[in-house]
Amino acid sequence: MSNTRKPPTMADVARVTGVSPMTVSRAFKADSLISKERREAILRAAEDLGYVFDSTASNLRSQKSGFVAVTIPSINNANFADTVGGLSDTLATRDMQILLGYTNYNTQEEERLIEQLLRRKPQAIVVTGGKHTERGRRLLETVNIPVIETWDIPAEPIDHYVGFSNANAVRDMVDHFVRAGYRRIAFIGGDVGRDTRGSERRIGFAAAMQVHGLDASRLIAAGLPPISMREGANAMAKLIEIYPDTEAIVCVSDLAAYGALTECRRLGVPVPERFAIGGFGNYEIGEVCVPTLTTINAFAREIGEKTAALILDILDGKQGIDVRISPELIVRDSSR
Amino acid sequence: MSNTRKPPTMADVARVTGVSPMTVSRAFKADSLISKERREAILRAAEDLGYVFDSTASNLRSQKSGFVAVTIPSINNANFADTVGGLSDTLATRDMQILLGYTNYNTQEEERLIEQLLRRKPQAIVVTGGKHTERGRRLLETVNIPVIETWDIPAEPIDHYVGFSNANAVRDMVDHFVRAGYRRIAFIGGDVGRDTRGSERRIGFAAAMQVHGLDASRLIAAGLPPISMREGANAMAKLIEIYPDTEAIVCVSDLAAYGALTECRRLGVPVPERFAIGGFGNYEIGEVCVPTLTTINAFAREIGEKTAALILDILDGKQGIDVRISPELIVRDSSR
DNA sequence: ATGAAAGCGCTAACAC
DNA sequence: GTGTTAGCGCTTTCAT
Repeated sequence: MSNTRKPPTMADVARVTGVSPMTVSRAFKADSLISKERREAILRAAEDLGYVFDSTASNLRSQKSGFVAVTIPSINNANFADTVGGLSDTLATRDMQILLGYTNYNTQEEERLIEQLLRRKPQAIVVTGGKHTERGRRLLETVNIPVIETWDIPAEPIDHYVGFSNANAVRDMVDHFVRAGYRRIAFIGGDVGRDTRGSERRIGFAAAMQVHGLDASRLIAAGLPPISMREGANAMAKLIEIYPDTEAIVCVSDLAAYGALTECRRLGVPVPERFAIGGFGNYEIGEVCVPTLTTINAFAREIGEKTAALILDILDGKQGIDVRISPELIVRDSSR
Repeated sequence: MSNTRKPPTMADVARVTGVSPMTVSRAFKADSLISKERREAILRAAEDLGYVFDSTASNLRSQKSGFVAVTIPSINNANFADTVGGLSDTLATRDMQILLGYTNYNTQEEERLIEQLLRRKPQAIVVTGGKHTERGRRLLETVNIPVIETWDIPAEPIDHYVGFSNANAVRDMVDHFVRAGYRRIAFIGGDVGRDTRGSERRIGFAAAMQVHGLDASRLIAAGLPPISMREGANAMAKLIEIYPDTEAIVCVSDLAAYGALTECRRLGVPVPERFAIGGFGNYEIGEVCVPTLTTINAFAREIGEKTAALILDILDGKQGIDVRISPELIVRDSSR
């Protein structure tokens, strides 16, 4: 480990192999013109010497970092993890790496992060959602790399976006509930103002209820986003106390919905007979729990894949076309 | 976005401010000797110009990347996410960033990843588990930065480790089951050979059963790791068919355990009355589901925090002391 | 507290 | 297919 000798450079490999450093450089680049035998000899010598290619120097010289910067609200969320997975796997096909940062659902933190990430000279930057601090937005507007906002369709996109309307997605669920005969419908979500996607879902709920001429005032604030299962359970308890005549509940995520479900189970309240419940995000829990959860699939992984494809197109000089995802309502046992 | 003008450098900021580039460099470094007014003027001019500090150049010259490389089996796992969160937050106190890679529970992929990550010249590298390909191990042995293996206590550590014995942790759960009066105990885990932590848990199960003079052959292979909730449910169905007289089940993770629980619920089989169930990892689901899940807390976040602290100590020239985590058995309703 | 010179390790651009 | 030269944007080092 604590070998203190200076690590070998391309010049060392060149010396050992009897070629110029430039030829060593070519040996390490996939599609460069160099004879097969020479490349093999060089790579063998490099391995023997314990040479490790230095991306830092390469990046500085070529002005290409191979990084795509990505900010997500939380690392501990299966939806965002899927998006990052899709991004990561797709970008890997072109040897690009993700530089990840967590905003903790906080635009101040996002601003700090954007600044930090841009210093690494990423070739594109992906942010979650369309809400930023003023300075954060300015940083993104000024930087001359592709900027992609995801998980949302911003009113005024900075550059590109790959997302969907959170409000419309929730409207689909409200419509489903109304079609199924429910009228007194409540919404369990986070405190207003922090999680923009959550806020939009609440707004979508209210708008859809109004269209149906229904009362949209049954709102339970479950705490600061992200809402945990536990907070979903607590919110359900509160709801039963405040609005006992509720028939159906739209939750800001499957995690909150599952929490609500467990609270019903504990109280011996049958779902969907007494309360129908719907979630958001198509988490694994929703298709395994009893009863299975009605939810909305936002195609988290596809968001990542399509964002990566968009980035690669732009870097290839093609025109980048923004993507509108169409979330899909999945009706399961918790609402029928 | 596609502003094509060349981005400003320190030299540009220097010119505008009427100082040398070196002074601009000092202005961007926190604890350097420079007059307050000058620094402020420089930073203001930089912001006006839209200057973004170039870490790449800085890293090349100073031979410090500010990166810590981290490989985890999967991004979509709350335990590893917690570890990364602990690492990330602790390293952020010293302005270091994580460079993350996913091995997909595959040592070949880990080898590829290690090579890729080392090219970025991280100042330390953290890997999950103590099993690597021969070349992967050699790469880690040869590199002259701190190497930390986590989530395990390797038989022959490469350098440092922050982990625990997976086998001993499962032994504690078996002991608990035996104390509670269960004798016919089964194990639900992944197919052998891929997930080393999972394999060690199975080994720990077998060893503990033998100590108690009990039959350790009730083993259900639930599929390739990581075992999903769905696979846990399927494994439970298989178990009921093959070993109907089983009294208690140790599962390789809480996710598998929760799946088993839902299968019991669907079949109308009461837990813990008919089957006691235990999981691993102290996932959120385990404290919210009904009945709550007996599990083992491996202190995922602490693993990350202590790994980061160890790295910072070593980089500070202090002696790095390996950490043995003591997992904690949490007895809940699923086994009493 | 500030500046000048040199160079980190690689590759773009050009020559042959 | 290979080599030479120069320089990417910083910071180390030394001088003042």
